[in-house]
Amino acid sequence: MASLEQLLDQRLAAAFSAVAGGPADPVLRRSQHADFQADGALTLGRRLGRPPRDLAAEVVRRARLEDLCARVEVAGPGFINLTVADQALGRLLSEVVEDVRLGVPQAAVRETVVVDYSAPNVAKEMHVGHLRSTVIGDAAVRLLEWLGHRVIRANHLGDWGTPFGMLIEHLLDIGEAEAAHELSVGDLDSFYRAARRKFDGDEGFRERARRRVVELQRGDPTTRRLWRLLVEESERYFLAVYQRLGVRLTGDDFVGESAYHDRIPEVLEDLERQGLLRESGGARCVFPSGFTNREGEPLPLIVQKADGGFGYAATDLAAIRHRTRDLGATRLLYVVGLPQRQHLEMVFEVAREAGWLQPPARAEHVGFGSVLGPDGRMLRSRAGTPVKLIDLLDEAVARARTVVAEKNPSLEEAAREEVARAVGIGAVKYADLSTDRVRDYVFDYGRMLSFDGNTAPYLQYAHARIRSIFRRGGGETPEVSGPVVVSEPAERALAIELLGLADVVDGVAESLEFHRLANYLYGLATTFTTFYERCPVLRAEAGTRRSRLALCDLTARTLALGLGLLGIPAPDRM
RNA sequence: GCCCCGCUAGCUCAGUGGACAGAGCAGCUGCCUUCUAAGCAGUAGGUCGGGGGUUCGAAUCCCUCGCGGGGCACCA
Repeated sequence: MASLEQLLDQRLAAAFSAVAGGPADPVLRRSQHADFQADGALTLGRRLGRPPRDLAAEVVRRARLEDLCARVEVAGPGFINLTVADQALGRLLSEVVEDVRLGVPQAAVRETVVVDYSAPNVAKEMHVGHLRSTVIGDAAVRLLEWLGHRVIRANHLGDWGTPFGMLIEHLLDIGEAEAAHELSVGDLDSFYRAARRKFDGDEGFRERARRRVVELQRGDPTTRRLWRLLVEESERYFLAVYQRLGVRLTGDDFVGESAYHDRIPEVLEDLERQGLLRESGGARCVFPSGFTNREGEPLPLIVQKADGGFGYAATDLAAIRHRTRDLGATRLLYVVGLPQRQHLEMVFEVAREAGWLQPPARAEHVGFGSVLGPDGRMLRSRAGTPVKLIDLLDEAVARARTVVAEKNPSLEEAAREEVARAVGIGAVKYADLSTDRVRDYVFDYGRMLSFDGNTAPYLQYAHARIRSIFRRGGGETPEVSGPVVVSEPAERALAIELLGLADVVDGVAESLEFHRLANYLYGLATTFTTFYERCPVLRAEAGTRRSRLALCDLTARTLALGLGLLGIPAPDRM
């Protein structure tokens, strides 16, 4: 099913091409002066050396838009203003209302997509940095899955490397039972800090830790067992956080750095065979083209360190190779903070040079900025330590609970708790997803939990309010099927907004700019309230009532779907 | 020194070459015997960081400067 905008674009493109004597973009977009406007004649004017107004007029004469538009006019220097016919809006909406996918088609090309996200470190607390990666990655997973792609969730757990020597030795010092307890109840930071403190201050401990790392990499059974204990207890804790957060990640999605360890030799062999490896300062490196260091010299990606160990570059390369060759992925998403931009670009470049990342396969850094406190600096607790993610979520839910109890005292206990969770967690996620992800954003409970403005509670309430229309009258289920008829300006505005979902979803699947979906939902909600303010629904005469109920129903379903794609629940009651 | 990101209303943010730059909050003015007030309508508020340039047209593209943040070989 083609969207309204696609239909207009196709028809106009045909006319533009005929006039231009070759392909020409109509440059169609929404307009303040009509429903849509096409600006293609202005750029075409220069190309053809003809007055844009004449071109626009000719396009209008040739374009076959009778079934879609009530008015097509040339304005100003050559804008083509399009007013969509009420009948066309009604016809398209009637189809969308009947469609479980709300007019959004499945992806034409079904890809295998690996989404690399969340990636906490074993025996370390999850903080706000993980919040962004987890929330954005979860939205990517939900959206791409819904479009029909095969999505592989990859939680690149930090479960390997030199810190594990000190962590295991510390575990032995305090005893397995105590360690398991600390880790499983989420006291990860104090565990890690205690280990770190001993490592920094005790030469004997430091030596034990070093030896332990060697044992771990050698595969010593006892060491491996202790390591598994650390990993499993940490995973248990992370899963509890994910459950609280309401994301799709499961225990099966942990693919830690250790999982790629055995594949690193192949990576080295492959690079060696292709002549990409060079020894530099004792380390084995690849020098991807286009990267220089402070002195303007080629910048290496260190695959094997001078001491023989492997760093994250080796792991990342092994992961790419595995994902494209073994998993058959054609799209690799890395939901990782912006500071790692250069590292990832280098890894991608090496993978391309090594032939592991060839079109149509490509890798994308889905980067994001920092979470800031009210002071405009990186969010920290009063003590100056990073804020624990779980504390952040608990606080949001607690505040939501207060607000919900205040606004709707009639809600029974269990329902209130459920709503508080949906609102609190939803607010945190929406605050993260509703601004351009490359920018930093200020974490502010008051603003994100406000029922005014572009927030989750506003959208959730808009949804619940519509649902309440259908509940009114003692469980009566109003008839929503039948033809949709639009005529009032507010009805038309809502109709056009509703028909825009497919194009927005399409764009976001490509750009992974979820704030565009968020802004769309907010615009839809405000357009709806205007409609509901001006157009009686339940009081309207039977035919109009049925049609308007269909608009209400479709709006609610669109809000619920859109929020759902962002990982945010939309309760029926609030 | 090189590279990346950001700078838009008092605050928080939209706006990926087109018509007078848009929301929300805060401010001001209205609107609850009529499905919705956790709402709606209106009003006020801008050197789009500065300066050049490209273009019929620039918040948007290019150059340059400023401010803030980040990265730049064995941590991830």
